[in-house]
Amino acid sequence: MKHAINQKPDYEKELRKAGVRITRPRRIILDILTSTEDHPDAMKIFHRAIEIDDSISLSTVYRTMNLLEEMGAIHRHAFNGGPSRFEQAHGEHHDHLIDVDTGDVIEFQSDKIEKLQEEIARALGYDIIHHRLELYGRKSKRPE
Amino acid sequence: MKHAINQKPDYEKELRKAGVRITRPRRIILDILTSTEDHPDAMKIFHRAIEIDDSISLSTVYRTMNLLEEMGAIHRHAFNGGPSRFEQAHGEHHDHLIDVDTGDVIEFQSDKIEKLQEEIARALGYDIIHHRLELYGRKSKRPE
DNA sequence: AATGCAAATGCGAATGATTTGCAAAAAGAA
DNA sequence: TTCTTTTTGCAAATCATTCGCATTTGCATT
Ligand SMILES: [Mn+2]
Ligand SMILES: [Mn+2]
Ligand SMILES: [Zn+2]
Ligand SMILES: [Zn+2]
Repeated sequence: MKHAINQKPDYEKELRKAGVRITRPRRIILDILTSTEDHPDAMKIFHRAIEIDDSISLSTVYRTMNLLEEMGAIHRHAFNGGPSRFEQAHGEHHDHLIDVDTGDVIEFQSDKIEKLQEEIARALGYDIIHHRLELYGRKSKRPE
Repeated sequence: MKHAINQKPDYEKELRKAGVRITRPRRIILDILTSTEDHPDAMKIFHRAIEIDDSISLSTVYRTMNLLEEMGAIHRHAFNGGPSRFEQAHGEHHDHLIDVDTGDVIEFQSDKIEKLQEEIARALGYDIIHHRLELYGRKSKRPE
């Protein structure tokens, strides 16, 4: 089990390839997404964006998140059933452990668990397209 | 890996124990929940309820789902980030495989994967309170 | 069975997150 | 620069869910 790492891909190229225009709002939103370690929701992205350009609208943030999600450039999460939260899709796949007390999100990756999921799906006659694994936990008292 | 089974618990007793009143809407909603195999959302529960008593309101469905969730009598899911869907909590714990083509929800249970989750959380210094594992897949062409 | 009171309900209005219609602005090809 | 198409900002709409409040109901007590 190892922690996930982040790398900075060339999103502008991806956008062009998808036949989509590179606009000022999109550039700003992509910068925010690539330069953060957390999992912000649309409102948080919006607030960070208007600090750079106060003419950006919340609608555009939502539209851009939908676009990037369809392109596969970002992932959408709904921890605790709250509003959608996003992160860039690049880097290795990982899952999340949410600290129920603090709200902290910890990323982890386990080949074992990924393989097990495949096995389970296959036993049921399915191929996995994607999956969602979220652990909700509390810091343990016991020694690690 | 085994499939989950359902049993019919005495909810009226649980309600009394929790100090809440047994009302007509609650009885009807509980009947719906205990007699279905699927994972209906509030609107679906509401429609099934008004067939039995057309004076039941959607608000009451929502309030009842919140009550039952707090009591631990039902579980709430948000497959695909859609509206909350519910199922009775009784029976063994299980996770879900969602057929991305048909929307079918298949239940499964794997001790291995549950154990692995515990291990992962423990390695990160956490105790799991609850978790969410959803596999999204498509029927495989390959022989099982 | 009738009474009293707190708890629950139905209704409609409010909320929060997200989407949409549309006219104006910007991107990019020519 | 001009032209065409996409994208944007804004406001209004939509969707799921919650809330306020007057009325009804459950149920413990006479
Ligand atoms: Mn992440
Ligand atoms: Mn289930
Ligand atoms: Zn995973
Ligand atoms: Zn599980």
